[in-house]
Amino acid sequence: MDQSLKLEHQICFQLYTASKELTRLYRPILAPLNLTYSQYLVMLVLWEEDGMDLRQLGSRLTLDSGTLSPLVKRLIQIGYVEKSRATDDERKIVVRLTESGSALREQALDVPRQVSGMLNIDEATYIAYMEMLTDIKTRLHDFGERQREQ
Amino acid sequence: MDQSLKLEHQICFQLYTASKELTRLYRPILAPLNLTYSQYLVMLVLWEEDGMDLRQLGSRLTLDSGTLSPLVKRLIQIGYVEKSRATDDERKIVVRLTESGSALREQALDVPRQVSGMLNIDEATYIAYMEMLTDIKTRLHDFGERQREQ
DNA sequence: AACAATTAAGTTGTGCACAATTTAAATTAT
DNA sequence: ATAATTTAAATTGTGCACAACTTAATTGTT
Repeated sequence: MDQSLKLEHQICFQLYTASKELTRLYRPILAPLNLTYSQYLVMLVLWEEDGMDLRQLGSRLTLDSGTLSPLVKRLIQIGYVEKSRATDDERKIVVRLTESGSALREQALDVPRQVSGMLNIDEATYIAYMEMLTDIKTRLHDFGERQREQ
Repeated sequence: MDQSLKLEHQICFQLYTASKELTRLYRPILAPLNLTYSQYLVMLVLWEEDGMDLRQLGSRLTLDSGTLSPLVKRLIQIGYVEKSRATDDERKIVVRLTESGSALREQALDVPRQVSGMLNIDEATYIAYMEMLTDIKTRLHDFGERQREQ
């Protein structure tokens, strides 16, 4: 019998479950910060570079306005960010950290260490895995390029 | 400045985007089969072993009844599966392929080949990546075990 | 046998994720 | 300059994903 459709042989399934289970690990760690996982990703971007517009945020996280608009609205309600129109281009919405959102970074500093501890992974393996994941994404993007060329 | 919160350094983010982008790749491939990605996963399980109950399906895919109940309902509407009560345990709902659902397997046989082609990945690399993902999941499960012991 | 605890599905509510559409602002072309 | 096109964000609708809860069947205990 053909084995190609076996669930466990699908790289997509392994990626999908690994991602889901790792995200599950984050939930209790992020709960004290009052953040969901996706909201945490947005905060990571803003802590790196405050005052991004939605489109920039989206291209960084591969999320469109349909996901980001309501997500940012929730971050505003919590009080971590605020919105304003860009002065040079009235279409753009600039998202900025509030004082509370900036301050949260201190608390978040411990998150990566906690996750590493839970994964119990050494530096070399971690780097190797990161490279593999980057490679998968590169292959996906390369395919996208090839498609676009035709 | 501390780099630990840099988005690209987070393995969770790389997993999350890799998974999302690979799923995106499946969408146009699965569209002719009239399946979403999650529905495809359920079909993969049923093609392997028909007549599973919801709990078994869920433990195989790491999904709970809150996700599976409505998902299976949609598969019934499409006409690929049907539900019935287990005779030995009236709590259990057994999900079985219809003729149309069984027949769909023939069409699906080409899906993995198409995806591999798009990823443009050789056998050895593919296996190495699968092992990495399995290892990540093992580490996550190991942590779960350690937690439960306390 | 009768009651308590557990288990299987289903339901409700929240929050992504994304396609498709809408609205308004900015660019470009004529 | 004005019309056509493009772009940014928001909105609408569908389908996961999961926590919390409900209902009904089964199992365990006394």
